[in-house]
Amino acid sequence: MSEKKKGKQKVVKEESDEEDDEEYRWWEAENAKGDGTVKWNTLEHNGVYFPPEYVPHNVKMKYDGKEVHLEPEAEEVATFYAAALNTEHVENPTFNENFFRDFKATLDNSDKNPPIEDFKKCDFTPILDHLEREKEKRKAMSKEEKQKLKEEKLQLEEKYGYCYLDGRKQKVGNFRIEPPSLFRGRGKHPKTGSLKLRVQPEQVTINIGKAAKVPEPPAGHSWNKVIHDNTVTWLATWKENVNENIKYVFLAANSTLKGQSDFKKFEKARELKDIVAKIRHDYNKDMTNKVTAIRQRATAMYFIDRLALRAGNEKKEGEEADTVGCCSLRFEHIRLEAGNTVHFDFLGKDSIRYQNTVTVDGQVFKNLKLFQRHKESDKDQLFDRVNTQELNKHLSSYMDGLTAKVFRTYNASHTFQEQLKNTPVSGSVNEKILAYNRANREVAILCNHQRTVSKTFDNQMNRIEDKIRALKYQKMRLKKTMLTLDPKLKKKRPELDEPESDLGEEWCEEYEKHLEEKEKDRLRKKFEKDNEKRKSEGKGPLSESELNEQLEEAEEKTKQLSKERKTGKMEVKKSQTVEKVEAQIEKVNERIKVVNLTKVEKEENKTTALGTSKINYIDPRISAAWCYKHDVPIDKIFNKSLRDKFKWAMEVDKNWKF
DNA sequence: CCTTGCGACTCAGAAACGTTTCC
DNA sequence: AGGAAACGTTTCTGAGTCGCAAG
Repeated sequence: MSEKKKGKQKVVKEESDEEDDEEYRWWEAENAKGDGTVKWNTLEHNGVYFPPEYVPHNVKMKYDGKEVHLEPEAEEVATFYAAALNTEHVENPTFNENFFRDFKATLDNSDKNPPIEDFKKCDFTPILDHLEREKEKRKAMSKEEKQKLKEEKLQLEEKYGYCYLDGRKQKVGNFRIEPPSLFRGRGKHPKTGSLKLRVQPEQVTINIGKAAKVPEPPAGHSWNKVIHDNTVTWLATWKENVNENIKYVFLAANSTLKGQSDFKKFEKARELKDIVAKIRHDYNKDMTNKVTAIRQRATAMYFIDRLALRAGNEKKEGEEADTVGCCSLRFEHIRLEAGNTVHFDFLGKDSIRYQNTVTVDGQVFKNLKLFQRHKESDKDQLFDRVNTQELNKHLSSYMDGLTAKVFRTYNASHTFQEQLKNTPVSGSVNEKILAYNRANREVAILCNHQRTVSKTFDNQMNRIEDKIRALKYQKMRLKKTMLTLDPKLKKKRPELDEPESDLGEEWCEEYEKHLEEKEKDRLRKKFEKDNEKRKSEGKGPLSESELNEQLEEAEEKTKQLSKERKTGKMEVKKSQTVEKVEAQIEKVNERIKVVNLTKVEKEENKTTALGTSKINYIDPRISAAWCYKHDVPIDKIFNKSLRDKFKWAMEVDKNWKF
């Protein structure tokens, strides 16, 4: 529990904004995976940042129609609730009950106010109005004011955002102590709406190198403890009051420490690759074991391996949302159907619904039926003789450090690498990226990474479709132009005479009208602007009739478009030739293709979140090798922070295999 | 020995924020 | 040209996993 070595420690240096000194290439060092216990030898940092004290606004809420005065402590809590008024939380009785219980506890009973006892009589809208006005004010701030705020933020990051670990500068992840708020659990969390209290320095433990200068707690305060434990990676910790969970300040994702454990994680998954066949063979054999516990374990392992389910630890009933993983599945979560079909329907991590219909091996199906025979209630555990500790203990007999979650990593990366084989070798960069994202999506679906559909999804989709139709409209006109230029083509190239799909008469008319309106708008604006200019030059305004003439022209143009569309006889400019128009069509075709690709991707991404698998499950070396092999710039698939996080993975050969 | 709770870490989606694109 | 919508990135913090020690 102490530092092995007392390295010389530098005083935390002034930031030199210049290029950082030599990048430390830990992955080239002797002991790239680290030895597992000692995480650092020296550690310097500036502690944590506490949110500013509450500043009362003195806007009064109403109780039973009358304004009430609240002491700052209560006002703050009322304000948290007011800020939630436009969210669905306030529709949730649990949220309201928990809030109201904690809110009442902050009220000063000696007050001259009437006692606040009935939640229904509370009216927080005056505070919400105030919050909205404040928001407006912030939006309307001058450039200078905004700049000032930005600089203050930067200064904070400068001070707390970095530490020195073994003398090397590293980014700190969450140096801000979490501000007080109303706890918002995911799903049906029994404690949602409870007051998460302000964290005091007296609750915070600092972990720092022995030789380093201990950061000052805020004036008038002291730290809970200062320790020097180099077997852990955190810089500070405290206990949160709602669930009594421990919170930590860790380093950022691009730090060497996190990079090393990422590397280790993927190497572990690659190790599994070599023995997965044996493990599969074994659990298939165990499917028919006489001992129920072993049969159950084999069946559970089948799910973990084939469906990438999470282990499924036990949860505290009544204190957390009711969610499950593999080992905690209950009979109510599966439905068996003839043909070895299993329907899964349960809430997983973050209360994300897992719905899947799978055709399983015959013996798996038989086992499930067998387990079912002994059930007394749907609420009973499917695998009542299996738990995660035991399952993981079994797994670790195959390989040091093998646990259920390694299967998720292994299967994700393996699936990804397999899916990438569908990359079109001679396709454009865009098409290759589409294939990459498709592979990514397969992994996200496997891991059930979901996101809520954006409110404007349908809107966005319609706009893309209109964009495609507009292009098709252009193409339709170009094709007609070709035929007008050379009527003989009608026979030679019958496709030129075919109507564009998805382009109804009605839509065309509307579109032509839309073009007309746009043009008219443009003309009116130009007219106004010209007049202003003339005025400033001391000239008289242009006559209205001039504008009206132009507007009429626009109307004429619409009629012309409509006529041309119906007769197929186009007015052709002298300079146009069949070849030129042909080239134009080609260009439009290209654009249609591109827009169609974005449409397809958007649709496929509607409820699937690609980020989590990209960040946590897919070995970045697969992506890097793919980029090199297919000549795709790496920044097309990894943004700045991902490139930074995955520095260690960027130097693989194009033939590297997971 | 098994069970339970704690501690430390990874993984998770939403919200906030900043930038680009579109009209 | 300028404001809104869309899009991409970052931040936030809750929710898991899993090892370990204590009972």
